[in-house]
Amino acid sequence: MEDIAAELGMTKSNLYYYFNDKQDILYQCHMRSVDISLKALEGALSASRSPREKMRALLINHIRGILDDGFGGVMQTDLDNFLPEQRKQYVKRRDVFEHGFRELIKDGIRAREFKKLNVKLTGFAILGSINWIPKWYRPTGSLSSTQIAEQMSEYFLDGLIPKEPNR
Amino acid sequence: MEDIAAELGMTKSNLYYYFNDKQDILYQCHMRSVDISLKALEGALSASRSPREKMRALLINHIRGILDDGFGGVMQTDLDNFLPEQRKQYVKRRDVFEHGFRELIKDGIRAREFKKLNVKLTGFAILGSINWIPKWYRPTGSLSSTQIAEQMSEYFLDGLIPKEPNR
DNA sequence: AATGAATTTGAATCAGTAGTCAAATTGTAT
DNA sequence: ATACAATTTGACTACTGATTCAAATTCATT
Repeated sequence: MEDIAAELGMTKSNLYYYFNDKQDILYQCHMRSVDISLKALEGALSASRSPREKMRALLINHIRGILDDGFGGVMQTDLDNFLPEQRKQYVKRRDVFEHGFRELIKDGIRAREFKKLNVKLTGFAILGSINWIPKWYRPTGSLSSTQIAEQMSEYFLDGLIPKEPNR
Repeated sequence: MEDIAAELGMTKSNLYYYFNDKQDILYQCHMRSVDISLKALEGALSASRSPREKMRALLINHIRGILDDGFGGVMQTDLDNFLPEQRKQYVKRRDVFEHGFRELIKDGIRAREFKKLNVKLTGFAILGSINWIPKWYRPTGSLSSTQIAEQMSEYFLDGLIPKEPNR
């Protein structure tokens, strides 16, 4: 708590004017983080294009959101100490995102743009890889966040595309 | 420490007969974890086949090791509180694994089995996805660890293969 | 059975750190 | 300038949880 306060240029006790307790801070961070992801999802879906293009937009938005907004690292922490009500609220939003992500994969499969694969497992694979990025990303690295987002998205997409373009 | 001791059926203070301190336990877990990954690497490389087959074997070994040996979750924790000497020892072994993984990607590119992609970034993408698995994996799920390993490996591999098989 | 080494334990210590609160300060409207 | 609300602070409390250690117990060897 002292470290957080110092980072904000305030004193430790002053934090309790804005947050109920330590867990509350973490909860707010998680909500902020998932909201950023939901924005990425909505933006990608509203752009009315093919599932493939929507997926590309979603991946790039999502990765850039995690890299640039600074809330990505919070996903490393777990929800074990959340109050039941907090966990419910958070899981609800996260499920909206994950469900939207999977639906997009299904859309692509239906449109024959993606091959028939295990939707849930593929979702875990892609999203897990993205969640891990804050572990190794350094803003001082040679690639910009946009370059990372584009190149990783391309790799994830290529794994979705059937071998023969149109069967 | 009390929880760990209880899990082992011993008392808290007895742990200090086997470990220097709490960090030491985490360090030993990390070393065990990375050793399992190194075994997966060695096993895959010694089987003398094409880079593509080696990669498939490595991915499946690696994923199964993480799922079945129970040390996968330790990768979620960070190394911040390691002693300098501990961090050096651990990072050394982890780098051997990551370097071997990247070399295998390079081999595949040289052999025209993989397309030309950013080796470092692709390595992060695949390994990050695998590191994240313990976050969602439940042994009681519908897929066995072997099925998960096979299906995820297939997805990762497909993203490496060029569009036209032989150019 | 006796001896010494290996292992285990309970009780005590000790530091760190989350959280509280009354008082002080700052901001705002009249 | 005054009064009231919003914000900030320092000192204090309370508790958790890692670590120590001397004593007790178990184990192996002769």
